[in-house]
Amino acid sequence: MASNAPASRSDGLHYLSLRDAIAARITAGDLKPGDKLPSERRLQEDLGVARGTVREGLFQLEAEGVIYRRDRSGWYVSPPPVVYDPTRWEGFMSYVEAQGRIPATETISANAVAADPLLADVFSRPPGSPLYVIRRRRYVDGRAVLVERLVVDAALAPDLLRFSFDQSLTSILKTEYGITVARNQVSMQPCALTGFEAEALRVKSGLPGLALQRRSYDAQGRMVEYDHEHWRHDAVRISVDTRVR
Amino acid sequence: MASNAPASRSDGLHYLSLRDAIAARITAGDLKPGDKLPSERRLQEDLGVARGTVREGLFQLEAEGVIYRRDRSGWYVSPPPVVYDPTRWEGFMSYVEAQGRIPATETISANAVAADPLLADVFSRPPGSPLYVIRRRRYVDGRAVLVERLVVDAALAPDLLRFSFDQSLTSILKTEYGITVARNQVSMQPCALTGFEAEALRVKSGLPGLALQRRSYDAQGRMVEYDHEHWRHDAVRISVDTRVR
DNA sequence: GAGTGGTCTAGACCACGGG
DNA sequence: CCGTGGTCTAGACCACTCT
Repeated sequence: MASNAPASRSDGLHYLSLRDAIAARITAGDLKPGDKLPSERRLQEDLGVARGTVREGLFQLEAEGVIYRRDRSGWYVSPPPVVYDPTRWEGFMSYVEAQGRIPATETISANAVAADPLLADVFSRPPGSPLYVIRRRRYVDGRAVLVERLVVDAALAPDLLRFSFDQSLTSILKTEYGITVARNQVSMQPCALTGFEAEALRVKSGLPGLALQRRSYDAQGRMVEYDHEHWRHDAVRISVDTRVR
Repeated sequence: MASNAPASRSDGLHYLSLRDAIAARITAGDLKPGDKLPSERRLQEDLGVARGTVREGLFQLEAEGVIYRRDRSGWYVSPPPVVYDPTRWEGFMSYVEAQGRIPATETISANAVAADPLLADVFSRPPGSPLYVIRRRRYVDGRAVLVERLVVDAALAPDLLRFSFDQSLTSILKTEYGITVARNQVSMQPCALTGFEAEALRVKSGLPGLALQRRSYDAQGRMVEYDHEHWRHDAVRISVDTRVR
């Protein structure tokens, strides 16, 4: 029994022992962000437990954001999260860069659409009003961390689609249209990444994530951007600093 | 076969079929918040799959916040989350009540301590300064949804421990000490509930959660409260409304 | 004491990634 | 192609809850 009891405790729970053992190797610096873990079958042999038990321990670490998987490639140590302040309007590109990380953006699609009743209500426009819908995938250090769907009022930013959205939309709106944001309404909720989002982020459906919705208004109270973001749960930390109302 | 079709049928993946079947029963209103699901062995028989496969499907729904488990009792349909605006300083009790839910608070411990170097730094006091540390568990409709550790500067709220913390600390600080909060610094991150938090919330270690840290300052910029909260991930939705700086 | 979920075993085949 | 994780089976015993 418990032949070479690894590290932390007389748990008796094998999957938690595995969890602790790997967590210890990471905090000790033996395994660094980006490093690949031994394969499940390798760990199974080393520890003398069933593969299901190994996976149970790995799932724990995944839920903690300590490791992540690349489908059918292996398990890797997670890099640290980026800090995101949704009350600021500096875009993704600048705050990721400011944290010493390498941001990248990829446009999945960009279309002109007519407002459906829901979007019409959000934008306080009649149904059928012209809007732009942009879908993007964004990366930190080469890892896809979020997918977003942006909606912009075509009346405020006519002919927006002639620009490339692989850079900052923030600066396009500012320099090309003179639009700045005065107010943000942000809400967020832990979620599971499924369907389109899971596929776009190349994660297994059901992985925990963070769903974030942002409405940005200019000084006149006009809706500028309506944004839905789905983040990998291990890639972001939210920070907000505010005056109390 | 790209699979963002939510159709429960042709998946081939048994655990996703189970997921879809139960999700459908919930959205149809066949199963309502608080209802208990059939036992795992019952589902196993009904669907003719192995128990591990049943559990896989249940874990998906759990990650989505759709269902939750009570240890060794069964699986239940999750109630809707409460909305939390960390920029407001109305306490837990009032905003939960305002949403038509029943809040409750239970004090786990309340102690006077001397500031360790870390807390001394946070409070800008010399190490050893007197502080109060309060641990509480909070409920919505009878379900434990968060545990918190509050730290208050004893110099601002002398003799605080004579009060009961099973009600609102907010109102104690306001009515008894004339303290109001002018600024909040909040940060939050998806996490796994483990150890003390998992035990206090009576969830299995490793369940996803939301870790939230709040620093509250009064108009003079003095630290009033330093708070760490650990929420069940399915119990809360964060909403923030701010002017852009 | 009966029923529930929690843990674990020892296999198996499949689908996809990457050399 | 081989190695990887992804899915699945069919059992087992334990720890706890509930009544």
